[in-house]
Formats: sequence, C-alpha cells, structure tokens
Amino acid sequence: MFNSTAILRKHGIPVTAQRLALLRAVGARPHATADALAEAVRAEIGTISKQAVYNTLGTLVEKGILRRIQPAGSPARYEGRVGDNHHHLICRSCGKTVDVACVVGERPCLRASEDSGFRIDEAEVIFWGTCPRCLGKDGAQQAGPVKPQDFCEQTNKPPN
Amino acid sequence: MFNSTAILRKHGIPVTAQRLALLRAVGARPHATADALAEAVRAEIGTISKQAVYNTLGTLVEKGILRRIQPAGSPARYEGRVGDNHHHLICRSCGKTVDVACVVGERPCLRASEDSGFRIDEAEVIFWGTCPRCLGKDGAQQAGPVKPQDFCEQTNKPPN
DNA sequence: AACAAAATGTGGACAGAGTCCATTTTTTAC
DNA sequence: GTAAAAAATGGACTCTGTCCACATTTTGTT
Ligand SMILES: [Mn+2]
Ligand SMILES: [Mn+2]
Ligand SMILES: [Zn+2]
Ligand SMILES: [Zn+2]
Repeated sequence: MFNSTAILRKHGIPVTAQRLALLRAVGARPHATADALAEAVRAEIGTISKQAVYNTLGTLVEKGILRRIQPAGSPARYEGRVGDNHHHLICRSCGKTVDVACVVGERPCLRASEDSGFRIDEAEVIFWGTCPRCLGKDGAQQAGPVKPQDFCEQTNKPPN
Repeated sequence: MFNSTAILRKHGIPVTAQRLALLRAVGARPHATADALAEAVRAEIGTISKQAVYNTLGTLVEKGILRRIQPAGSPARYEGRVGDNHHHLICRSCGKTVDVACVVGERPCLRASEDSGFRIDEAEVIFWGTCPRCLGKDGAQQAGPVKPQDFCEQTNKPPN
C-alpha cells in the first residue's frame, strides 16, 4: 500500500489505482500473462481496461520496473524480478516456467562467436524441456500433454 | 526440381507444387516469415492459400526439415539450416536477423544452473543488439529506429 | 491408363493478443 | 480549488495463426 507507490513516484510515474494493483498482481504471480494479471486486478479493484493493462505493463517494462518475456507459443509474461539477468526454463508440454539463475549475472552474459558488427546488449536464454509433472514417474513422456488449464494452482490460467 | 522432391519423398510427405515452391522459397530467404514466403511462392507458382503455407511449414518443421524461430515481437520465421543448433543475433531496431554459430554444436548446448527436475532438450539463445546499419557511424544510436520496411533488399518485407 | 482411398489445398469464418483512437476521468502542480 | 497534463475507458481494428467444410491432387493398385 506504500511500497508500490514509492516505486512509481521514484520513477516519476503518476500513481493510479490500476498501476498499484497491477504491480501487486505481478509481485504475487511471477510470469503471468497480461490477461491473467487483468483478471487478478479485477478481482482486487473491480475493473481495469485491457488498454490500461497493456499501457501500464509497457511503461513499467520501459522503466525497468518489470521484465517482459515472450516465449514462443505464449503471450507475453511479466515479472518483477529485474536486474539479475536470470534465464528461464519452460515446459513444452504445460508451459510451466521457472527461473534459472545466470551464473554470470550481468548481461549480456554470453559472448556470441561472431558479432557481425552488432552491438550486443543482451543474451536471452530459454531452456526448453519437460517438467517433472509432465514426465512420467519413470521419466517417460506421458500419453497426452498436460493441458495448461489442468495445472495452475492459484488461477485457472496457464501456469506461471 | 528434384532435390526438394527427394527430401519430401524421403520423409514420406506427398509431393505437391506448393510444398516444392515453399521449400525453394525458404532456401532462398533464410529467416523469412510465413507471409513473406507465401508471397514468394505466389510470385513463382501463382497462388497458394494461407492455410497451405501454415500446414506445410508446420509439417516440415515437425519432420525436422525446417526450423522455426519465434523471436519476441516478430511473427515466426523459418529457415532450412537445421541440425547444427546455431543461434541468432537480432537487431532491436530493424529486425535484421543473422546466424551465430554455436561453439558447442549439439543441443542443449548450455547447462542450466539448476534444472528443477526438468528434462531439458534445448537451450535457445537469442542475442539482441543493434546492427551496424542501425548504429551511427561513430557507434551512436541514430535518431529514429530504421523501419524494417525501409530496409530489406530482396523483398519489401521486414528483412531476414 | 484408370480408380478409389487418402492426403492436401482452398477460402472464408473465427480466435487470441495486442494496438489505435476519441472521449471521459483522475492525477498532478500551482 | 483549479487548470493542465496524464491515464483510463471501451470499442473498433490489425496482425498472426487456426478451424472447418468442401474441392482438388497424390498415391498406389489394378
Ligand atoms: Mn523469471
Ligand atoms: Mn538461422
Ligand atoms: Zn509440464
Ligand atoms: Zn538494424
């Protein structure tokens, strides 16, 4: 109720109920989609427009307050863990997304073998695989992929 | 006129004019989008439906004949360079995409610091930066980003 | 070469994610 | 408290990609 306010003020961003609620929602649901965050905010303050969600998340990402990741096959996801240049590990079957610490820390953490004259500022790494739940108990692939909706505990949205 | 045919036959995929044309189009335009490939095919054989494009590219990716990459902020891109697990370097300003050799070769080429019980099969790496053209001559950022359309030589689509 | 079954291609409706825009409401600065 | 600036709203719209029913082409078998 004041921490988020301070963050917005510090960055010169006008403080609104929608922004505060979004910031709280992201804090509670790392790697959530814009849509999942919108629903979370609606549950808390009643209503927020799709546009306010996108505008706010966009602004917060620009200011470096949030981080946006856009894995293949998924809408964008947002998280409050910024500044540590960590990476992600995503289940191909159910979409479960977990953080993976970067051993280097600062970005870009990898060096490209040839830079083709580019000035490289980031090395984005996504590890793809199958999560423990989607693996059979013996490590074999289960019959059908676990549907994302079957899965998430807090929301009935694709998990994480 | 026979190489692509052989590839399809080898994988048990029925040979159609659309598939042959798509395969040629991808060969000539690495990292092109489905839409750009559709236009290229239309220029060559007159017409192809959007659905045939998506179905065929999907099948070819499944069979390992093509590779699909889905960088943030871009529609999917396709390339015929498969089996070498190379990575990509993308210009944030204009979208120019170039291959970066993987020093390891086989995938997953990176080890995650903790696997959280996942069975990891791929480490996807995208280097983000600014291409030589989008950098000023002294390395300073230009005033405005170069629009993708201003850029590509062969097509008037977003480059590479 | 001709045929039937299987697989593809086609066009058009539709869906998901995100953007644009005019208008209304809220926040900020004085 | 007021006025200017910034955000929020909601609805139209765009861009990628998918679904579906039906027409056409490929295959592989006579
Ligand atoms: Mn994360
Ligand atoms: Mn490539
Ligand atoms: Zn899973
Ligand atoms: Zn560029």
